Amino acid sequence: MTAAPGETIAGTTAETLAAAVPASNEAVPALAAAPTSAAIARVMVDSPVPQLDRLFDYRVPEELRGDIRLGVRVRVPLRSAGRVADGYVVELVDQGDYTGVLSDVEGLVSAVPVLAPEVAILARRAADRAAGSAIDVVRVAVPGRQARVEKAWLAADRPSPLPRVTAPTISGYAAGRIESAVAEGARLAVDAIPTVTRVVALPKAGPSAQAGPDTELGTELGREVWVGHWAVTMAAAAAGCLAAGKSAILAVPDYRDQEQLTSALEAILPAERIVRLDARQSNPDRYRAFLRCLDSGGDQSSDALVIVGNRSVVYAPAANLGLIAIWDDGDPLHSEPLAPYVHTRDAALLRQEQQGCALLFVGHSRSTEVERLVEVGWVASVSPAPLVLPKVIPTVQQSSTDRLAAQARIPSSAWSAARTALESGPVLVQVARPGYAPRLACVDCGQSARCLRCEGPLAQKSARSIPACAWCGALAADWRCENCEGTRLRFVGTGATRTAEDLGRAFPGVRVIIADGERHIMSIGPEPALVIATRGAEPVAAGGYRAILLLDGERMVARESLRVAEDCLRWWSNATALAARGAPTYLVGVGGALASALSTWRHADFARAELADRRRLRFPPAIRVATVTGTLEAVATAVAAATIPAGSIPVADILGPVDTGPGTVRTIVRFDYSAGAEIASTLRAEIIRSSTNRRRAIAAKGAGGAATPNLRVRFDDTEPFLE
DNA sequence: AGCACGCCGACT
DNA sequence: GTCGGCGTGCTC
Repeated sequence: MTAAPGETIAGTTAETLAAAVPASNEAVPALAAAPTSAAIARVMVDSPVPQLDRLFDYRVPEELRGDIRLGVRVRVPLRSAGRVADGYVVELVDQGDYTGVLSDVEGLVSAVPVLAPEVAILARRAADRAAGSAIDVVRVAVPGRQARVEKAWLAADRPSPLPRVTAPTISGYAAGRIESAVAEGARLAVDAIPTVTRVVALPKAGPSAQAGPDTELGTELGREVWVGHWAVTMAAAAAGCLAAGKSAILAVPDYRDQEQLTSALEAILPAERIVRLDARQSNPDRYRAFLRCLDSGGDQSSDALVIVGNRSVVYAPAANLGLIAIWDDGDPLHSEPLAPYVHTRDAALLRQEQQGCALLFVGHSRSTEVERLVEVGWVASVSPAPLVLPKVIPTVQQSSTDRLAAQARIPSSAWSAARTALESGPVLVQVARPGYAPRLACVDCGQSARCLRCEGPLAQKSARSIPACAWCGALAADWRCENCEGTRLRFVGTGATRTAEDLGRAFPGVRVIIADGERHIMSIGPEPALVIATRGAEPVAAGGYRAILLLDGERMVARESLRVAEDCLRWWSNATALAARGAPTYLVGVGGALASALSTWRHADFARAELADRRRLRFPPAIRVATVTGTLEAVATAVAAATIPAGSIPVADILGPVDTGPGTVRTIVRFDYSAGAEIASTLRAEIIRSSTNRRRAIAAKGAGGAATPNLRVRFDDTEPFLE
């Protein structure tokens, strides 16, 4: 089965825009580009106002002809608004289609062409799909200018070709399967191999920066690091891409994944070939890295780079792009919190189509979104060959005979496995929550304790600390129960710190390590230790953990979200993959489909069943949704406009409206993927229309202060769907 | 956003 | 007679 990409995936067509700019993968050398002789610059204006989300034509004055290139930042007048705005030159033409009198480009902000043509197209398409502004996407894509960094970059000479790249073979899959997919620009969902691997990350490249992962040379000069096998797979795929002269973009959800991936890359690639581009960098570092990416845009295939970073890295400039690979696309960190909320996965799908590069979704578990793409035939599924199955043992909670085991909520079978494993190496215990006691309650009446100031829940960070509010941080020193006037508190639930304390007592003499959101521990050695980690914060152990205990499963499953099952399986799978070969993982207190999905390691089957459920309920991602919020009137008009189909088949249904505040409502529109483009453009038109009327609404609401638009639209947000 | 254009009440 | 109220519309 083949899906029509425009309808099934992107929901937009970019033909009109694509025709106006250089074709995809055509060389757009950063500095080699000839300055324009063109008379007219078409500019994307940097303004949050939706009605300015289109190109404006400006005359290029003679004195700027030598500087204005495609992608440079300029200052342009908006005369009717009586001000100058920043913008990007997106097209250069001799003849514009605007018939009125043109203003002049007022000045050049910088000579660096920061908005690569392929990124401008991508921003437009991504914005169209999300009923948002292209400039909002560009703000995510292009880091802020740093004048000093830019000056250094412009002054630097970049003559010598980068060191050569030799790609290692990708092991653990059918021979050549992933390599050929990368070469052909195919789209794959790759089941990662659930083990850890040792790599030798080379230090800053010497003249002979070319060594395999296990060479003696590497061992002597390099740093030995254990990483998830997925990182080695992704790095090897990227190296293959580079060897073929094309750049690769690798997107990971967070810094700990990035650390592993970088180590895997450093083991097989010269340092000059690797660019890190992520949100944790300082502004100058980030801009410096971004400018390095621009250097890879030349027609010199020897300039190809691998660009590693978090979600916004999918927009990195890379004209000769051969691969986008996304690790763990189900992680919520891949979801962009800034308008128009374009998910990394969706941006990558659009970019893959646009530039014809390969696209890999690599993960231990499978998101329902990727499963849908597999089912419609847009993405092919690849599993390890031979299969690698971790040893997972689900244990329904049972009262342990051992008092200490019971205290630590651990069934006896898991308890004795942990005891044995601790003789030879580290044991991982995954818990749901950080701190000591995540909640507190009144001893006398049992009601959960609330902050006297803000009504937030009270929690305790360590055994001896004073209880404090989880929301406002206020110490609850003089707490008194609102219900019964009681003054004594008791613990409810167990956090990582308390689990660590309990286990430390049970295994005297064993080193206990806590890893959570505050205590960042990336990796640990092979020595025996009890590692208590909150989900997602598990360090990688050298050689893998000798046993893994997944506690608090019941609590995790109880979370209210459409994605609970998917999320739990993802958390557990990612931890399970840190086990040594053959080492047991105990899933405590959870049975049923989730437990069997983890123990059989049949993630595709689980995702298929999950997606089938969503299809039955018409929940995302089986269908798409648009959350429309704003004033009653604006929402009603917009929803009506969006759901009257131009054709005759009703493709959308409506949930709501529900009140979300004084005079504001929320309505959810559900529709098939095939209706996405039309609904997005209709809603976009409504946003623009209502934006011109906004003063009326604000005046009606009185001096509210915050300038809330009276219509907001967000696509594919699953938050409102609770089961 | 910000500014100009435009059509109705109390002022020198 | 007109100064200015802010509703409406536009920004190349």
